[in-house]
Amino acid sequence: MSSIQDVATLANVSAATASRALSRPDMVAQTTRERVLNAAQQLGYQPNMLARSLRQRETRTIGVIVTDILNPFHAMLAKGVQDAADRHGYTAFLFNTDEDAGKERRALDTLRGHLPQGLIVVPTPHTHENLKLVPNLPIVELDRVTGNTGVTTVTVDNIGGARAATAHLIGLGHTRIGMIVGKLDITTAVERHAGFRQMLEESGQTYFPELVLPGQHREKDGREAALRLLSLPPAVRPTALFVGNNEMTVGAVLAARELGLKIPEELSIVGFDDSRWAQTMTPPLTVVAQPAYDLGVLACDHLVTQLGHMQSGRARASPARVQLPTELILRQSTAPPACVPTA
Amino acid sequence: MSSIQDVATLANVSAATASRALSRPDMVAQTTRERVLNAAQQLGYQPNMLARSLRQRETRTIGVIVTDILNPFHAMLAKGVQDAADRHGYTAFLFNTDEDAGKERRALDTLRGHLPQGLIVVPTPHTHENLKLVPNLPIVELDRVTGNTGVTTVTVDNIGGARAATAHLIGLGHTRIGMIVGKLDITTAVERHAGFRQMLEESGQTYFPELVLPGQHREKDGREAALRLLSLPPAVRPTALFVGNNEMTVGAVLAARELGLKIPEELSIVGFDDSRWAQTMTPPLTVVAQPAYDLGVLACDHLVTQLGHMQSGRARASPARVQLPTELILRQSTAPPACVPTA
DNA sequence: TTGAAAGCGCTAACAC
DNA sequence: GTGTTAGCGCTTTCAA
Repeated sequence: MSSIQDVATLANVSAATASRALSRPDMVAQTTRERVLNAAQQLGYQPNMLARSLRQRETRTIGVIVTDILNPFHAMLAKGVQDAADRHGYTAFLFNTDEDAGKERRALDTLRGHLPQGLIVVPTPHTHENLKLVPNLPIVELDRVTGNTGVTTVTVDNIGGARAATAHLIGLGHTRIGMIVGKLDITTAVERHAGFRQMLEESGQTYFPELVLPGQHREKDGREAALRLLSLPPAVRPTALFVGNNEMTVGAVLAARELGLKIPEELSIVGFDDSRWAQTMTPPLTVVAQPAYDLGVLACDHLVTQLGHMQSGRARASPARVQLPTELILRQSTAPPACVPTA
Repeated sequence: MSSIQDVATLANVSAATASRALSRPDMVAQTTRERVLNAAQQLGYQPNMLARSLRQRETRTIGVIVTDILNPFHAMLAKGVQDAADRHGYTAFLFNTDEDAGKERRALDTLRGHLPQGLIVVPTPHTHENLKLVPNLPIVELDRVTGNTGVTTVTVDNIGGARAATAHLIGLGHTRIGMIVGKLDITTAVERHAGFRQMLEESGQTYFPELVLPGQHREKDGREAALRLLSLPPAVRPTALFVGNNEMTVGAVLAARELGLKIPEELSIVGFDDSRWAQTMTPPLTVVAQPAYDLGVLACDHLVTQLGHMQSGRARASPARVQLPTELILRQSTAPPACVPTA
């Protein structure tokens, strides 16, 4: 690995001049610049970021913490962030926590040692506490929200999405609609539940608490919850299910299959978050789709903007609250209930 | 951010001693050590990796380059690598290239600036060339292979997997078996194709070149290829399809649906690489499953071992050729052909 | 067992 | 326009 000193020597200039020629071309004479550039090229010179960052006290690096990289939604978030970071000349360090407080803490510590200039995080219930490990770090919360004030958040309109899904089911004539909701310590779950309930009540429908079951976001939780709901006596069994995330939706569909319930004839299902899986299963699922890639991009754009403000010494911009709309995609997993109850 | 100097001052020792107390506890008096540890804790001291790496000329960092983080197979590889790296005390930098030579080059340049000690890469056809950007970097090739000698490779037994899939179809009585293969500039595609052909010929079956169509690994390529194969006149149309990767398998299934072909009654399909999607679609797909997570872990383990050898000055270990078995998972997308041709 | 000093590669301040 | 010098935070000689 050749250093800038090597380049300088080869170009017959001092290291300082070589440095300038490479990073501030206009501070250097035309001919000198050319000689340095040549030398650099010839040696395949690549600046040592460790040294540069150490000196400049800025790494042009951001951290990204996601809770489940195997979930296509999160993979898409991460990709959006990384693409955007790249465009802005930043490098993104990606960490995965599996929703685990300890892993998150370790990720933050590792990150801290590398002096990222900002952090984009999909928060868990522990994040609020864990973030004390990285004081003064500009943060953008992505997809979910901790309640931290002074932090930019980039989320989706979960309430609106849930309302749309619920309205759709109501419009089809369902009166006993169940919901499988995530753990209520996560804001997306809370909001989706709220939207569901709101829409039921605004439409003059009854909200049946016993038809709302929480899960831990995993497929098996979705399956178990669905199994319980769908095993209720026919008179009270829900004829439609709104499921709060993509993983649990898989489980709910599997449960319906196990019980031999035909979708959508005997059971309508709406999932939250679209996926390849939702599109290609039989029948294709009606879902509330989220612009995952754009969420990632926006989170990064906002973070970078904020970093720019800080650097140029301007007052810290007030934290943004970005919210993107969802889209209800009608496919074939929803239909009017088999036997419409007498009105 | 407090520095080691702050810790030292607080503990009434020199920076050197503080450093030793933290990284070489046994070189320091018991009581001194305790004072330093206390001070560090009190200040929430976290060593600055940039400075440390610069000084030690070793970053305890590895690069990971994957071609499509949105592909669950690659996400799983990445996760395996990251988990293993973490266990070994290394930090993994993940990059995504979308199979694009330019992105790969940029990723390598960025990586180089951060001085990783090794690289795990899922190679593309350009990788061989691009790797010249990082001379002397220990490399492990993952999933695919460039033909670089002197490089450790961690792959799956693609030939064996393809043979098993083909044997299964032959065993069911299929005599016109088509294959949708990836671009033949990628070793996995070449090997899967070879296994397919081998098994046909060993079984005394005819290998029909016109039933083998290449694709670019994407869903739409799979769909188009399948559309062409399945639109052949009934007499020559394949009754079974072996598809070379997971994305293209999705496309093939969609094509069959578009043409109204029932799976498995009118068309058997075997995919390469399992996925959630393959498990939950109707019918669930018979696939050649790959131990993606383990591949990632092994790649990292081997890389780290190699790094250890280098550091301890031992002769560089000869490059390993790790190959993991695949597993044919029988589900419901394969069945005997509708009308068995007279033998 | 500890401290002083040097230096990893780079760039910014300050000469000239 | 260019060179000299200093120093980012850390670890590692080398002395004491």
